[in-house]
Parts: sequence; structure tokens; C-alpha cells
Amino acid sequence: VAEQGRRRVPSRWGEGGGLRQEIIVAAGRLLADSGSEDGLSLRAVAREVGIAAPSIYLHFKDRSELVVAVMREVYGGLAAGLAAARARGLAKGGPEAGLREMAHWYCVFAVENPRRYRLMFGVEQNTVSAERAADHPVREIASLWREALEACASSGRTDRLPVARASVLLWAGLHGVLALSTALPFDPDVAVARGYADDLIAVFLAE
Amino acid sequence: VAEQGRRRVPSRWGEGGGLRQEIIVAAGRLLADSGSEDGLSLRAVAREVGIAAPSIYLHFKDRSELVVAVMREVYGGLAAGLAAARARGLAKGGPEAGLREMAHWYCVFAVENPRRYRLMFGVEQNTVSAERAADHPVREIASLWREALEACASSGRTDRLPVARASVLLWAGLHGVLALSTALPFDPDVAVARGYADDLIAVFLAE
DNA sequence: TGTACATCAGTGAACGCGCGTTCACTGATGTAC
DNA sequence: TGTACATCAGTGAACGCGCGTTCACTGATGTAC
Repeated sequence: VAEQGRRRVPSRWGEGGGLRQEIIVAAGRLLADSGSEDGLSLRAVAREVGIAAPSIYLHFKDRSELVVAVMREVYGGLAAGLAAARARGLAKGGPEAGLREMAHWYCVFAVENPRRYRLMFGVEQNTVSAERAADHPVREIASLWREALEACASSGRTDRLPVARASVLLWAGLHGVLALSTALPFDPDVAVARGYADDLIAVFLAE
Repeated sequence: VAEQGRRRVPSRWGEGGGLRQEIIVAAGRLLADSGSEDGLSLRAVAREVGIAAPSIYLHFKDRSELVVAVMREVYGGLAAGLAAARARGLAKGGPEAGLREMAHWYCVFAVENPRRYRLMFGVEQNTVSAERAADHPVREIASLWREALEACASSGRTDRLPVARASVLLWAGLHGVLALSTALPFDPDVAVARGYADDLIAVFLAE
């Protein structure tokens, strides 16, 4: 429909121009609002971008391919943010500060983007086929936690649990706090979440 | 539609008979399959029960009222199961066994009913209005965890955290492990989940 | 006991909606000669 | 330089679908007399 027949000026020949990226960005915005993969409709995306719905098919085979493309971007953004936060902490105060900074940034991200967060971790990944599970982007995030905790352990701290288990429990604990506080009618306060994050780190780094 | 015009024999006059309950049960089954409140369609419920879709309106004002009724049942079932599991443990081996039994049963419930579990804790409760949040059934479950942990603390164990914070972190940690393992392409193994549950209890009951 | 009638549970058909997707098209951008 | 034509990005109209909900109905169950 596109605003009363106002036709979009076509892109140059070189590979469809930026429309593909515009579609991904708009779809990401809509997905972050709905918080569920089913909540995304191609027609809504087209409305948001200002194009006709069938134009999406020039860049994506079908709905699910668009969803996969968006999810890849979203996970990538979270992983990059976590790595950057940890690097800041490392530079400022060593591995433990790196872990703490990373956990705090994780809390901020989840509280400020609750729907996007739920979309990433609160929903079955049904559009991802079984054979792609091996290189699912979430593995990268699991590795980030493990590295951050390993760095602490090898810098003098000793844990009562193997670091592999401890890193799973630390991430899961954070996720649990954030998921429960954003999904249920509690108060999704970032300061509260960060307090729990500090408690968790204290528990899992206990000498 | 109802199976080629085969008409359901009407209930006795005394308050609509069991159809209301049949509808709730069928809707619960469908919700537990879909794992999202949006996934429930009145027409699907009608098909499942074997009645015409408009018949649902004899017992529920609209779709959201049916959803609320189902959710109430579901939370009630979980709370009852948790309380029963804890009582079994208490009788067998005291408060710590009660807590452990309760945590194990929680893991089994979540792993065996992943969609139902996600429905309860992995999804925004958008159909519940703000003023009903105060007596949201989930508060009862939070209290169960707190009581179970308090009983351990007062029976000789001392925690490094206030029991209120510890009980939130224990529940959240369990929830995190279960939510991540059922939502992501990991292996949702009940033995693995119970192992993590034991680790968490050990950490939060550390002397 | 029988009969007229109110009452209630449940129904079929229809409404308007937004959706994913297909199809034949339009018109600008580039290329061949 | 000019002109015919292939190519590509984007479009409007239409399809069939399942949905929530409304409406006037059907027919059995109960009640009044």
C-alpha cells in the first residue's frame, strides 16, 4: 500500500541496496516489541519500512528466513556488548571486575529490553533446525561467561564447583532473576537485579 | 461443526454441567502444547472438546477469561505438587530433605512439561490486570520456597545471605537452569537438572 | 395425570479482520550495437 | 551520440486461511395449572 501509492525509488542494481538491511532493522524493532517469534508479521514489517508486503520476498525466501536473519543480528549484538563490558572491567580492575562489569551490563540489557531479552532466551527456538543447533549463537554467549569465570579462578580465586558447572549456574542464576522479574508482576528494577548479580558472583567466587 | 452435526446432549439445568470444566481441561491441554497465551484459539478448544465454538461463550465472557481460568488451575496444580513433595521429604528426612525433594519435583515438572512451564514463567502475564498482581498465584509459589529454606535455616544451618534473598536466588537459579535448558538447543535431561539443583542447594545452605 | 409454556444449553451460518503468499504488472537502470 | 532491449527493484490486486465474536435458531428440561 505504501502511503497512498507513493512508490519507493528503486535501488541501484548492485544487489538490492540497503532495503534488506532496512527490513531486518524494522523486523528487529517489531520483534523486540512483541517478544515472540509468532508476533512478527510480514505485513507489519512492510508497513514499518514503508514498502509493499511482497517486496520482502525480493530479499527473503519466506517469513522464517527473515526471523532467522533478525535473530542472528540480535544475538550478535548481545555478545558484542558483553565482550565490550568485560573488556572495560578488565582494564579497570582485573578479571573479577571484568566478570562483574559483564554481569551488570547483562542486567541492564535485560531490564531495558525485556521483550527482546525474552525473545532470545524465553522462547523455544523452533525456527532453528536441529543441525544448526551446533553453531547456535547462544553457545558463544555461554563461552563468554565461562571464560570470564575461568579468568577469575586462575587468577587466585578457587571455587567449590568445577568452573564449567559454576559458569552455567552463574549465568542461569542471572537469567532466572531477570526472567522472573520481567515476566512476573514484580518490579523490574535494574538496581535490584544488579544487587542479585553481585550476590551470585560473591557466592560463586567464594574462597 | 462438531463431527457432522452430531449434537451434544445438553446438560441438566443445574449450572451448565461439566462442560465448563471440560473446556478448561481441553484449553489447558492446548495451552500446554503451544506454550504461549496467544497460541490458544477458541475454535481449537471447541474442536478438542467436540462442541461448536460459540458454546464456549455460555461459560466464559471471552477468550481472555478462559485463559485466566486455565492459568489459575495450572498454578494451583504446581503449588499443590510442590507442597506435597516437600511434605514427603520432611516426613522422610527433615527440613533439608524437604527442600531437596521440593527442588527435585520442580525439576521433574519443568522438564516433563516444558511448554506448560514456559507458559507459567516464561511469558509476560499480559492478561492479568495490575490490581490483580497483588494476589497473583505466583506469590504463593515464592512463599513455598521461602518457607522451605527458612525451615532449614532455623534448624541449625546458617546462610551467608538473608533468607529472603537466598530463597529468591535459589528459585531463580533453578528457574534459570530449567528455562535455559528447555528453551535452547541443549539437552533437557532431568538428571542433569537435578544435579544442578543439588549444587544450588549446597551453595545456599553452606555453613 | 396431562398440557401449555418459560427456561436453559448448545448450534450453524455469517461478519469482518489480518495474515502469508502468488501473480502479472510497472518503470527505472543498465547494456549492445 | 542515439536507440532498442534485457534486467532488476518494487508494486497492487487477489487467493484462501483461521480467527474472535454475534445472531437468530433448535430442542430438551423443567414448571404452572
